[in-house]
Amino acid sequence: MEERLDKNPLVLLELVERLGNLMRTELRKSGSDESLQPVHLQALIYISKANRYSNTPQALADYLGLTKGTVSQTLLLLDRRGLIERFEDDIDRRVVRLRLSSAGERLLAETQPSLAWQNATRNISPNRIRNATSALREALITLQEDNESATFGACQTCTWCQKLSQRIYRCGRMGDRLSGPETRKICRIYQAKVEEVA
Amino acid sequence: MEERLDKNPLVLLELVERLGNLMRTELRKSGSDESLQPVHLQALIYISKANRYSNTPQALADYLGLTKGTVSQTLLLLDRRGLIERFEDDIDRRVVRLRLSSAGERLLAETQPSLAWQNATRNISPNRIRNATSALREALITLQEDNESATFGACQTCTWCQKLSQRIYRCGRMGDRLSGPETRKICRIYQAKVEEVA
DNA sequence: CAAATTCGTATCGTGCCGATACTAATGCGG
DNA sequence: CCGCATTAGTATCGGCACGATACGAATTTG
Repeated sequence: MEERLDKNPLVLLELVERLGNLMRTELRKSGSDESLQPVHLQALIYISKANRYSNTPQALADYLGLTKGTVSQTLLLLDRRGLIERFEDDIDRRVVRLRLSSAGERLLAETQPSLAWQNATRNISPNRIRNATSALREALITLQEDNESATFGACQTCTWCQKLSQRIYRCGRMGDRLSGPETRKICRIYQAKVEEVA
Repeated sequence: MEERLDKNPLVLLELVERLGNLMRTELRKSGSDESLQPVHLQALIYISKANRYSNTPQALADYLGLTKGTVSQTLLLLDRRGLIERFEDDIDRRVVRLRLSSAGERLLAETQPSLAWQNATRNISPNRIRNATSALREALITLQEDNESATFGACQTCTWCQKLSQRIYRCGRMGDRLSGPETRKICRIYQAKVEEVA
């Protein structure tokens, strides 16, 4: 007796891959004016969204799935172009902290490929978007776990996140107090909450 | 008064991008044994799924968002490795047709990254997957249109597709009769049906 | 049958990327 | 307080993806 395989997940995978290709193409176009490769823009985007635990070369390497040596070269180029700043960590002096320079922020604001996406999703109801989001999030989390790769995510759905007051949060893992905006950034020590699904 | 932007689409975008990165990382790992780059595996996967109108270098270039020159080199490498076969079209002798060699099929079967995906989506109900699929498809279609890029898709949701009988279909654009399995392949002249959404 | 168009290839330069080897800082066990 | 292992990052080199450009060949147009 043959095991019947559900084909629907594969259709979804195909869509994700195709969208990934398109976004990459989009990045290539956006960057060609400044002769930046997709990976450069991805790095800039990541740096703009990484929280205090995640704005390092190693975290970026994990995020992109590249080696730290490769990422080091990418960052060198971005630094030479004046798009990012690199500075030592005060406590652990091996660590390099990354942030966008004002030129980098300007560049990112001009070339944001998310505009095309905003436009492409304009006719999809918020409800369908939420559903798709939760399904993809689940796939992502499982994929990261199976992969033993670092898990990235924002505090909203992280186990460690505690709400102290209206505006103040706290990361139970690192012990720091976090502001509201900070809880919406990407974190490398993200741990997904087990969520109840209807 | 400030225009309030819905942030949910951006969250979805972030997920798609992250999943794209992960799949790319997965491809990089899969290919490293054979010292194949992600783009090589992507090409093989595409060729394995392209229908009779779409198994050409130009179509692959459109799909990947690369120039035909670049893709030509990629195909040269794959040919030298014995993973694909290239042969002239009978009618238009400028056109090159592509297909996997048996070695290519074997390689693809061994390194299929879709297994990880199958696994990652095992706990998501078919219904949620269908919903996510339809939402992403809509985003993809709009994105492709806005982009003026070629549109890729399978016959199931294509305007041109006609069902002649239980097992025989027909492409109204090209006029050919298509078998059931053929209607599940990727086509470059795909035209999305306008679908009724609840 | 020219001229324009389309599909594909050839070639060259830039620089991504991994592999390897290295330095420097931290942590660990005596 | 001193080796030893570990971790964060950099330097260097080779292979080759990728775009730009130029080209050849087949098709189409008139």
